[in-house]
Amino acid sequence: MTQGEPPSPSPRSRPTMREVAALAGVAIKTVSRVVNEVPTVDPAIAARVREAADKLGYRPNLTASSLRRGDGRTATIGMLVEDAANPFSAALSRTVENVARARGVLVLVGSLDEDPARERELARALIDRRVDGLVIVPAGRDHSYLISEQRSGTCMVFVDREPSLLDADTVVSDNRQGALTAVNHLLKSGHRRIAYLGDRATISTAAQRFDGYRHALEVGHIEYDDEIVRHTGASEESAIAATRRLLALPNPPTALFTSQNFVTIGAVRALRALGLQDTVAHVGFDDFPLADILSPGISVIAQDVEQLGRTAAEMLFSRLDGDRSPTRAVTIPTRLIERGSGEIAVGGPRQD
Amino acid sequence: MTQGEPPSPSPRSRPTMREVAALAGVAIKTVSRVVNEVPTVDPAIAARVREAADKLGYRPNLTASSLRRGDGRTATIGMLVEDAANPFSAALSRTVENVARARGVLVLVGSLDEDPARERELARALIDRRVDGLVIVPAGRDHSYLISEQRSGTCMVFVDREPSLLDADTVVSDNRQGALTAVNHLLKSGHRRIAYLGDRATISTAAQRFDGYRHALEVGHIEYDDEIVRHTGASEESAIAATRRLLALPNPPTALFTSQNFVTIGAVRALRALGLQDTVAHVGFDDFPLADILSPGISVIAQDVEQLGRTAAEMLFSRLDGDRSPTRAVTIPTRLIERGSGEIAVGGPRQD
DNA sequence: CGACGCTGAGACAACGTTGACTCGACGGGA
DNA sequence: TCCCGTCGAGTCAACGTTGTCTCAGCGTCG
Repeated sequence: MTQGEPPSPSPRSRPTMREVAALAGVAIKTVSRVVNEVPTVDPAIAARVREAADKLGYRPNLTASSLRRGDGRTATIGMLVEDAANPFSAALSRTVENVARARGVLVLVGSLDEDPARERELARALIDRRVDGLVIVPAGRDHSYLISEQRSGTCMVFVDREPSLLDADTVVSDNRQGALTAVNHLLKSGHRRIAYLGDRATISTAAQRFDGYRHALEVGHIEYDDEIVRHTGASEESAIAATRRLLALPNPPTALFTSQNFVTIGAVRALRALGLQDTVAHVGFDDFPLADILSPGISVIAQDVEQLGRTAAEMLFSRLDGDRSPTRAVTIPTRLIERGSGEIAVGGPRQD
Repeated sequence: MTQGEPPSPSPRSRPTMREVAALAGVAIKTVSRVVNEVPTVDPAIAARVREAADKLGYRPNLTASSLRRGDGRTATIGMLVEDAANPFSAALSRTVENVARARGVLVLVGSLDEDPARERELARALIDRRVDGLVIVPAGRDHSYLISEQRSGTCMVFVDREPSLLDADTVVSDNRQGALTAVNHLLKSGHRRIAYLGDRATISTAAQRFDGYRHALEVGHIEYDDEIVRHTGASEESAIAATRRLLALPNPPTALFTSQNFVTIGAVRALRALGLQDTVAHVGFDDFPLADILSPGISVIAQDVEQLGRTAAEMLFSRLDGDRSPTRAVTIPTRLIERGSGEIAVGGPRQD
C-alpha cells in the first residue's frame, strides 16, 4: 500500500501577488493589472510579470478578489438537489453545470434527501460562501426563510417543485398534464380500474400528478376508489410492497400508474416477481435508463430534464445579469413514450 | 408565465458585522466573537448581538473569514469526475459529499468528459477558489501540472484512476483482478473464445482490465486473438456496432467480457437485438441499475463505489488534518455477481 | 520654448473578517 | 487601603486583492 514520498515536503504557503511583484520588480497593482489583462501595461513589463508568476507557480486568489471587487461575485453558484446520486438529480445538475461552465461559473452541489432542515442548513452554507445564486429542488414546504436572502440580493430559481411562501422564479414539468396523459392512455386501452402509486402526497410534484390522475378519472366518468390509491415513499421497497398488496386485492386493478421513478421501478420488480408484467398495464412518470430494454418495455411520461435544467440555469443567469422583471413560472411539457407496458389491454397481453 | 413582483425590490447589499455591531451598540470584534461562539462574552450582550443579527438577516461571510483566518480554509473541496450525470460518477461524488458533510464541508463538482484540457482548467478554477483539497478522477495522462499546487499545500487524492508523473494518494478498484475473475468465470463454463470489448486503451482502468483479460487467457492456455478484441470508446453506440461486428465474424466468440459500464449496456442491447442474449455468455465490469431485472440478468464484476469514494474522502481529510506520511495507493476489491448472463454454457442456454 | 494632455505605473485605502494586543473595571489578598 | 490579577470588551492591523487617485515622464502643439 505504501508508495512514495510525503506529498508536500515543504508546505510553504501559496505565493501571492506581493511575491510576484517583488520578483518582477514592480508594484503589486501592476501584477494585478497583468493578471486581469488590463491592456495599459507595457508589454515588456507584462512579460516579466508573467514570467515571475509562472516561476513561483502563482495562482490568483478568487476569494480575495471577489471580496474586494465591486460586484462581489464569486463565479460560483449553488445547487440543491434531492440526491446527487439519483439519475434525475444527476442529469439536472449536469445540465446546470453545462450552462454555468459556458460562463466560467462553478457549481456547489448539495443533496437534501427530502429533509427540510437539511435544505435550510445547506442553503445557508451556500449563502455563507457567497454563491452568486441558487438553483433549488426544494425538500421543504416553507421557504420564507429565504425572503431575507432574496432581499439581500441572492438570486434563486426553483426547479421541479415550486417554492412555498416565497415568490421566486420556478421551472417545473407539467406534472398534472403528464399524469392526465398517462391515465388517459390507459383508459384508451379499455382499463377502468387504474391504480395510483406515488410518492408522499406532501411533495408538490406528487400532489400534482395525483391531481392529474383524479382529473382523468373524473373526465372518463370512472369512480374514484381510495382502495387502489397508495401514497408510499419514493423507495423501491415500499413500492414493491404496495404493488403486491394492490394486486392481492379481491378486485385488483388492471392497470398501474406510478408517479415517480423509484416507485415505477419497484412496481416493475413486483409485477415481474408475480409474473404479471404482461397482464397488468403500467405507465410510469419519469423515464429511466434501460426502460426500453425490459420486456415489455416500460411506457413512461418522460420529463425533459435537460430543458428543465437549462431553463432554470438560464433564468438564474439572466437575473444575475440584472434582469429585474417580475418572477416567472415556466412549465416544461412532458411526453408519452409507448414501449409496451402501457399498451397492454384489459386482462392480458396486447392482442393486435 | 408571468407571476409576481420583481424578486428584489430593494437590492440593498448584505448586512455586515459592522452593521450588526452598530445596531447592537458593540464593537465589530464582539459580533465576531458571538458569531464564532467564543465563550468569553457576556450572555446579555451576546443575546443583544444575536437579536440584532437576526433582525438584519445577517449571515457571516465565509470568504472574508477564510481570507483572514490563519489556516485559510474555505470548508470547500473540489471534485472532478468524468461526467456528473453518469451513475458511477454520481454515486462517487455523493459518497464524497457524505463524508464532507459530516465535517461541514461543501463540494464543488466538475465534469471532465474525458478531456485533459478541461481537467487542467477545472483543477485551476478550483484552486483559484482556494478549495481545501481535491478529489480527482483524472481524464489526462500527465499530472505534472499539479506538482506546484501540491507543493503549495493543496491536498489531492486520485480515485478510480492513478495519476501520471505525480506522486499523490490514490484509491482504485482492483481492475486487473476483477477482469481476471470475470474471464476465469467464463473459462469455467467452458468458453474458449472470449471476446474483449472495452473503453479506449489509453484510459488506465481500461488498460488494467485488458491486462487482466490477457493474463486470464494466458493462465488458461488460450491463444490471444486480436480479432475478437475491440478497444472502442465508452459509448453505447460504438459498443453496439462493435458487438455486432464481433458476432458476425466467421468464427464468432461464444462469450463476451465488456470492461466498462456503457460498453456493457451497448453489448446487452446488441445481443438482444440479435436474439443472442441466451446464447452468448456475457460478463461486464461495473454494475448498473436494473442489471438484475433483465433476462437473463447480467453478471458483472461490481465495484465498491461507496468504499472507493469514502476511502478517497477520508484520505483527503486526514491529509487536511495534518497527516504528512508518505502517499498511499489503496486498492479496493471487486466482486463477481452471478445473474445468469455469465453462466451461459458454450453454445446455448445454461443446461443445469 | 513652455504648457498641457496623455500614458503607464505606483500609493493608498478598503472589501469583511479575525489574531494579537490593549485597556478599563472589578475583586481579593496583604 | 492599595496593588495586582483576571475578565471582558475594544483597537488596530492584516489576509490578498482591486478601485481610485496621484504622479512622473514624454510627446505635442501653439
